[in-house]
Amino acid sequence: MTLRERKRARTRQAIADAAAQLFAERGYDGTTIADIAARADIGARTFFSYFASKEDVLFPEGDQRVAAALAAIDDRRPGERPIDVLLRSLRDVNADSTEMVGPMARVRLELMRSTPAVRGRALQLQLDSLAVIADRLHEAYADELTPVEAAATVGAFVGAVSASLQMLLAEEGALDDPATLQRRMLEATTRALSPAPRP
Amino acid sequence: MTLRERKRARTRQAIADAAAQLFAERGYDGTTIADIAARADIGARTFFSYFASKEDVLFPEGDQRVAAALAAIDDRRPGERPIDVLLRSLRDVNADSTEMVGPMARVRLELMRSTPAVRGRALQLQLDSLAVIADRLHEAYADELTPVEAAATVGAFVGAVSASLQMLLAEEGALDDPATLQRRMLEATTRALSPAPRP
DNA sequence: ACGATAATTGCAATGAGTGCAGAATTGCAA
DNA sequence: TTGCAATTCTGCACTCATTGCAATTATCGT
Repeated sequence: MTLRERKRARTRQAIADAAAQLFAERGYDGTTIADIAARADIGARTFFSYFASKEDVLFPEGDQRVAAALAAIDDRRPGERPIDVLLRSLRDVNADSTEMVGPMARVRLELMRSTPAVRGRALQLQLDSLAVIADRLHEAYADELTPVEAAATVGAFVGAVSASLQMLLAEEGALDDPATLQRRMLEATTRALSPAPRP
Repeated sequence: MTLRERKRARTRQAIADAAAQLFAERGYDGTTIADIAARADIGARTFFSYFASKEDVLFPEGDQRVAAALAAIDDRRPGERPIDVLLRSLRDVNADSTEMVGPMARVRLELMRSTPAVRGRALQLQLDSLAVIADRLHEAYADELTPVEAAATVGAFVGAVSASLQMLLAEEGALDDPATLQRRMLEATTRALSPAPRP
């Protein structure tokens, strides 16, 4: 890795850290790009050569759940239903998750609850991920699922995950016990997607 | 209805119409609030006493699918599973839908595809609707579903609907045949949410 | 017709985001 | 090491959404 790349990565991290601190201190709306740039010790204009928007600074890394879903699809077992593959990926990622740990993640979850702009951006990213996963699912189950059905399946999965997460996060102090949070999310999601058969 | 109210409704409609025209002509980003206000013949400042933001002008009416879902929950039959209640609401609303008709709706769907800001806002509204429906579903099935499970169920439903819709809308000329579009969406959604039982 | 209430509007200000041009840095080859 | 090319950084000026404020105007209820 060249000096240029190292430096760039360091600056990117510095901006993300500065933003996380400031958002925690003064809230999202109470923090300006100028504030972030000042604390990261860069020109305000430079911020936009690292992140396209103020919301984006909250999502500096790709979503590891996407990677987990893709991996789960590739590792599918014979006869395993599409929806079960996706549910398995959720168990896998929960096992060693850093998704909800770290100061940035904490602030992000809090802001998703409180700030519409952040929630909107998160949903947007989610939708983009969804398309990627649906593509892969359709390839894997080309005989059984049309592209639209693959999208619907992934949509159901992602929708169930985020809706239950939303609900759980609305509870006060939910962030204090990430393990329980994830377990409850997994249970609700599984149950919603594997309903009891019709009587 | 008083003169005041009538006038207000008329102005609101004028703004929405002006916006729909302009968005169609020049695109979303190419249209400013000032443009809209000018065509609707109001002061630019006044726009914001009718709509909170530029995105909101695209969603002037409430989502009738929400109403349909609530009605379906209230009309549930004994033994009907929660997910089937929601699927039934989809069939009901498709029967007499005006959701995808009219110039505004057409423009809205096109902009949802092309403009991130609009898509984000649509998702945001969807999430809000989701909470309302989940509440009602939990009340109706208080014995069987926890609030989190109700949210997960509705999330799966809404996610499947919008993901399949997204995929269908990506096809060129999809908007030319709303009836087929809705039928295909219903089929994919139903299949995603009622998977074949495990072998 | 008259004071109370609500709506409209212009003005000024804040803050996000963008294009541009010049200065500073880094990479690479002679 | 030196010098040129590619890449980054930064300030400046500009557009636009959005908001607070205060003056003005329209509508309401009596």
